[in-house]
Amino acid sequence: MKTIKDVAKLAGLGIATVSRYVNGKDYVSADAKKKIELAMKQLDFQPNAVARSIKIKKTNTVALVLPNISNPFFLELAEAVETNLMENGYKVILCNTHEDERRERDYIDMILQNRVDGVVSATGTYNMAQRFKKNGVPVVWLDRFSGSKCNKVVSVTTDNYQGTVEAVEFLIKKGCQKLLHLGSNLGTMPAVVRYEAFRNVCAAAGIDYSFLVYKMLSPAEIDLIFEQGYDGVFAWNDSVAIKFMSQCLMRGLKIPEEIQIIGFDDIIFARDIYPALTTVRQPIAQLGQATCQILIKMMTEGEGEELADIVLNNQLVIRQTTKE
Amino acid sequence: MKTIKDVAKLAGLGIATVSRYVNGKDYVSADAKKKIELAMKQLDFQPNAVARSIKIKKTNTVALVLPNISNPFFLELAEAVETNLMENGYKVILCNTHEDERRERDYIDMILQNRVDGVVSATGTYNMAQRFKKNGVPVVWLDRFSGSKCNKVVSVTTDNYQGTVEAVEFLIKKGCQKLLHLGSNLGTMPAVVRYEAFRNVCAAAGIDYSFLVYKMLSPAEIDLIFEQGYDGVFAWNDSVAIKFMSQCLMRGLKIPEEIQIIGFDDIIFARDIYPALTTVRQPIAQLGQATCQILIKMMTEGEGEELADIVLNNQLVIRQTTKE
DNA sequence: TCCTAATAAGGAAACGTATCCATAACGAGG
DNA sequence: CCTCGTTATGGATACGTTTCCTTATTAGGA
Repeated sequence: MKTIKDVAKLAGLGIATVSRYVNGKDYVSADAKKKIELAMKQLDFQPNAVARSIKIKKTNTVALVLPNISNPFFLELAEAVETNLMENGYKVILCNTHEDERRERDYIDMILQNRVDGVVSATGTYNMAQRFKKNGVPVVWLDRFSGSKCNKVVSVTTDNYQGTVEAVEFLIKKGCQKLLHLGSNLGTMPAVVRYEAFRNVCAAAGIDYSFLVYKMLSPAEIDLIFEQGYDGVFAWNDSVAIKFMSQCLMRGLKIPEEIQIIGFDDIIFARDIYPALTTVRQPIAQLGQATCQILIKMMTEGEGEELADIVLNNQLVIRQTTKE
Repeated sequence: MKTIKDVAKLAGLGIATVSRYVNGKDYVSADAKKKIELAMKQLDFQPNAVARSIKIKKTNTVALVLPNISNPFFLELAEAVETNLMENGYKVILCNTHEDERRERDYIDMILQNRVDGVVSATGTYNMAQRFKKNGVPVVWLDRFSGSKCNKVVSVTTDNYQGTVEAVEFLIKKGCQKLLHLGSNLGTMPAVVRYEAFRNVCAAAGIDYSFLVYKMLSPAEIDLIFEQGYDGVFAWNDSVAIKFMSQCLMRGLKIPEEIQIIGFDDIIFARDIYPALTTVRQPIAQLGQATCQILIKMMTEGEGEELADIVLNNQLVIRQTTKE
């Protein structure tokens, strides 16, 4: 590929002048401008961002670390973040850890070696944050976090507790007597908080409740669940809710007459299936926007020591899996 | 961050020696190795990949261009590609064009400027391929393409025609008399081929059929569809199939007794909803693997002129939205 | 003892850019 | 006529690596 030198030679000018033109600063005469534009077009010149980065010590790159993108929620989050970042001139490199420790370590090294300007992580791993901080790389934790105040990392999350309370109270208000929480076996923040909120609300209302990790259950085990006669289910995310829903329907259970279900996230399919899923909507677009805004600030103005914890509100979206 | 110079100084050696150690080539004495390892650990040294790239003229980066990741199919594809690439030491930068031309142009420039080693594109835009080829950047088109032979770009796709034929013939075999194809308004290759195959099969069987772009329809327009009394639907992808399914269920139509539905892709939710969707499965993992394999070959061995068109087979997965 | 090959290490150039600094032309103001 | 600020340009250096080339040491074979 062509370099700035080729352009300079063809335009009959020095490389410094061409560089100034490309960056649009300092003096360049109208005459020189024309010559350079022509030469650039003739050579299909593209300034080498790699060389530029090494000089200005800025790569205009951020790493987006996700635990697994097979969850549509993270996908939508990724999309929101990528769009925002791109519009601000940053490129994003995708790091999908698959919830795997070795992979995560590899990614951390890779990210450090590539001198990204910042990191958005939805994994909430303590070691990772430490490692980046130590090397002066701004990090913001998205959606998952394990208590930012003590770890000193900026975070953007939603109010999982409040969202869950709304959902569970709604189930109770709609007459549920025996509640089931379909949770996650991962000790990540949002899952833990949602379980805690679920438990507290149930206990306060004196409602019978259970907790279950709904993942890789055998048909026999699933049968067992249905023998319990739950009339209300709060799932820790929509994917799980949808899976459970189809088990209900398959067994001929009427939703919401016999069993009511609420999910979490409001992924696209929550609206598109039948019956449409009542769920706690996380404001994905705002999550993405807030994350990028704060990260960009950290990358350009330097990391202010004033740590922010942005917490957005969730909203219960009532559809057809709960009674009117 | 620390540089190789810092390491050299601390270890009491020259930078050339450190560089050789880091790259693991040429002679480095056991004594020197120890000193360097110690110094590296003390400084938490991470070799600067940017500086390295500019010297060796290789970034170990590939751009993954997607039209929109809100379609779960592309997401799963992205995941497969990213995983494969990562395991081979490449990082991927995510380019989500949102099917938007301006954005696509911006991305092309960005990709060129960042001197990526290769591009995987699922947009199948002619101009883009030309632009990359002209600059000597290997490209492989994934899933979407518009006739690779004439455009001279390597492609990895599935046999959309065969997959569709299987699906439509299955519907007819199961007794459908009046078929509807829910298609795409985008003139992209897979959509076009699927429609063509649908038409041909229907025509050959002498079956009544219609075509419809199912997107942003008003409730009144949807009502109109149902007045037509279709008893079989072939949707160009699973998302559309699922949306249509819930319209059927909402109207009390029995699936598959009164109306049978087949989708395309076999996204995760096809299996998780009720009734589970009969669909044409695209072998996503193999798509990703084949794509990476061929791209890596192009990146390392140079672009052989022997253009490949890899076409994988689709498989009809029979579930509950078609009759037994 | 001398020559050669293998091992080891460092100096210096180069990758493509941004930027500091020097230089120059030129009008304006004294 | 001199000085000065503005506009315009290019040479040289630096960013952090890799790698070529040179030099030094050592061991082994003749």
